[in-house]
Amino acid sequence: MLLKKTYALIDCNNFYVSCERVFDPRLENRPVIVMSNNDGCVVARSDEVKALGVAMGVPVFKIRDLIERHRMVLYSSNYTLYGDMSRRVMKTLAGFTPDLEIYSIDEAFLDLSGFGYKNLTDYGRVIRRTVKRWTGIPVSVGIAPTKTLAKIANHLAKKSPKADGVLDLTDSPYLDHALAAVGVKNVWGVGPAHARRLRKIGIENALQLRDADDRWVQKHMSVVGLRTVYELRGRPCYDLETAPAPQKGLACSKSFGRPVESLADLAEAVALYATRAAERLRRQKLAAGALCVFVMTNLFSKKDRRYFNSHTTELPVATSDTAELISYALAALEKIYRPGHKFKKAGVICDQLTCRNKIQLNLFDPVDRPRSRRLMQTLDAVNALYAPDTLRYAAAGLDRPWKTRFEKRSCRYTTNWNELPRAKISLQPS
DNA sequence: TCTGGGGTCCTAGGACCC
DNA sequence: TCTGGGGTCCTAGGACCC
Repeated sequence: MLLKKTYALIDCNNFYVSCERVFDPRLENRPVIVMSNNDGCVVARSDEVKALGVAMGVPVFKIRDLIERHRMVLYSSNYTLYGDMSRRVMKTLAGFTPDLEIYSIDEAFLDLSGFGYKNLTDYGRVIRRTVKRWTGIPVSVGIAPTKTLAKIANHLAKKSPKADGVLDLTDSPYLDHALAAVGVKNVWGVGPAHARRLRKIGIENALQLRDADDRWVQKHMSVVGLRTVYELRGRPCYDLETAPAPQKGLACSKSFGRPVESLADLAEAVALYATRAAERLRRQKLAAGALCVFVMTNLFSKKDRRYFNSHTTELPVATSDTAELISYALAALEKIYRPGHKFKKAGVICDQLTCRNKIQLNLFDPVDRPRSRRLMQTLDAVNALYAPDTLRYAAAGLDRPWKTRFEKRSCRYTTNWNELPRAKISLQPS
């Protein structure tokens, strides 16, 4: 007899907005938006903004009127801050159980199987209260016998005022009722394409999906869809992944602040992205066996000609050396560059990642590997000691007129001594 | 004027081999 | 007249996640 499983999903509410609010309490109860890179899209919304009908991912320029009318507060994304706040939240959660899976920047699964708690809802409340007190971030807690059901419990915990942020669906007499209240597109694993297809055959909510025909699901949604259905029935298909699987690819790409036409500007951008990719490879002790470079024009533009192209280079020896990756990247760029286009985005993708210590050497390798490694270690050490980019390759440019916009970024309150928050205290007689 | 970035997995179909 | 069958590997594309 298998022991019954119990999973909790802890999800930070409006995470990026909540991070901004921790350091500026005046934002409480006000409509707040955090924008994507380049200040392009809406990626986080406060409840006030959601109530006004602003959807996730809409372009900011399309809701300018709404923003002004409701005096919404806008922020550029500040990933340094969000990353550090995430670490604090996860560290707090780790205090509750060693069986923790950090699922994303703002979500974690906890395995509560066999904890023997009589009242899991109370335990959820303790978690919620502790995270709020220690980090300032509000979270919701969903508890259930599978991860997919825990996701649903969490979704409802956020929406229902009665739940007050915590919902336990294990052995719940209201389970069917709860599933019927969740639209099929809100089920974990069902995206827009499958939701459309399901709706066509009359499946609108999670309850109907749970009771769907297995063969139909397998045929149209593959085994992945079938697992989702099993999980809705309470049969776990996904266990906690406490040790993350080794990464397979690593991408570095960004839209430009303004269109780029010359090969010289494009080359600077590609060299910079190759630099960033190399830094991330080294930080994770990885090396890339292949390198792909792509460029593209604005795919939304109706008046300009569209162009997309990419080129992949198989590297003779897997590497994380910045200079080497830059030189391959620039050679690839020359192959795919076409003059006369307004480029909007470029990127570098590293593939066939291997652990740095398991690199297959090549007899005819022209590079002095030990020397390259020492050089990169020195470069990283200098940049860590002083500031990022203190030492850098000239190919990546200095002015970078094409660089991504971040016009409304808040301070890096928790990771930079020069940007610590200031508090003013006035003592008044009581 | 203005539309993000970084990942994973599965499947079908072609290439290739014997 | 009549032109195999079955296995493996790789890749592109499509779906999903945050």
